[in-house]
Amino acid sequence: MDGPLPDLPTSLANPAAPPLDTAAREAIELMFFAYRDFTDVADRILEDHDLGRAHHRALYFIGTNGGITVGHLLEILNITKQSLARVLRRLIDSGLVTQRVGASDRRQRLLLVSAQGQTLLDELIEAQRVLLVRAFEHADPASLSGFRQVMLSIMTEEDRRRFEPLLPPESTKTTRAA
Amino acid sequence: MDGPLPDLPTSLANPAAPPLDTAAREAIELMFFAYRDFTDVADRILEDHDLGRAHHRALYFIGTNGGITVGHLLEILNITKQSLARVLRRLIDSGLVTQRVGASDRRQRLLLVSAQGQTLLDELIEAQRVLLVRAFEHADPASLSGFRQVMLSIMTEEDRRRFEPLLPPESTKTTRAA
DNA sequence: GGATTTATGTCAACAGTCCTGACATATCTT
DNA sequence: AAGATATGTCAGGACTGTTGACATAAATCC
Repeated sequence: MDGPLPDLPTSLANPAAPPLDTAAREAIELMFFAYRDFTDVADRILEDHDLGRAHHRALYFIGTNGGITVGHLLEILNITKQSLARVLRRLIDSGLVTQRVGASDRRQRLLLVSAQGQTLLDELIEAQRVLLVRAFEHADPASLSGFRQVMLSIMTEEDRRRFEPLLPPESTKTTRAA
Repeated sequence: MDGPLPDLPTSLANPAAPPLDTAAREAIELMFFAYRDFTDVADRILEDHDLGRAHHRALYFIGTNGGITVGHLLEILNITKQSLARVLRRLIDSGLVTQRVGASDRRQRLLLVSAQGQTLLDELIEAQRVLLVRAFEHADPASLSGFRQVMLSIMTEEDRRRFEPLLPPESTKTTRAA
């Protein structure tokens, strides 16, 4: 449209930086500051309950996947079961999360948030939701779709699939988490 | 244009969720997974050098702000000097970062990355740059600007200002970091 | 039905990162 | 000379993640 574009560099550091490259370098910092300020609004609430980010993440995914198994939660969080155990113990002992034996498989311990846990989770989600809605309002309406597309593209294929329940289940190797 | 839109909820939980609200809830997860996979590509490189994310962040901002003072770096990272000291000690002891006494103010210890540090930093930036360039290529060209706008809007005003060197210096209270 | 695998839990130890509080030193400012 | 500022350091505590080693109960395989 407006002159020959240089081939996009795929890997080597190229002194002649094309637009995408410059944008990518800026995006490194966008990711850092935006994520920090995004997590900050939740961290302030968590402080009042003496909980950390790990508790937030576990509570969040239990709340949005009621009856999730420990194994599936481990897959989502991608941490060791020992790490999760510590976090889960606190959530259960403080009455925010409860466990129920699996119906079809009695080895499973299905996780559920209690009414108390749901109240805290609602508060956490609300804080981040407000921040994001404001961000979407401040940007062009079309920005939202651009933001979504880029964020999805940054993820691994595996994580991206979590957002596209319509795609056929993977045919190559992994068995999709139920 | 196509019917009366409900007033946008500004804060209270509203059972009738408008599009922006739904998008915001999805965005909470987009932030989690995209940031995790984004940091992952750097983490893998850092492992080879037995360094952590904190070292990465310090090295990054020293590299992109050559001669930065310890105080200014603390402002950017928003951690305590004791936390930074531990990280900086490792970077200096391993020869990745050097210090120089300030010219105008001899109390200052200006920070600089060594040739060796620059090599590692280049490697780290390159890994994330490639990931981001690919993400931008996979999305519509217009997505890039949408992504940028939303990320900037998510940040606090203070952090956003770091990306807009053209704005007049704040007139209210804080003195901008040199 | 007995052997094996799977889902979950737990003990112990170590590392990284962040925090608070208390001081110490050198240097700049008033 | 006195006070403020930039930096460094010691000590101790909290959270979160890792490895490695076991233990139990329930499902599955042959």
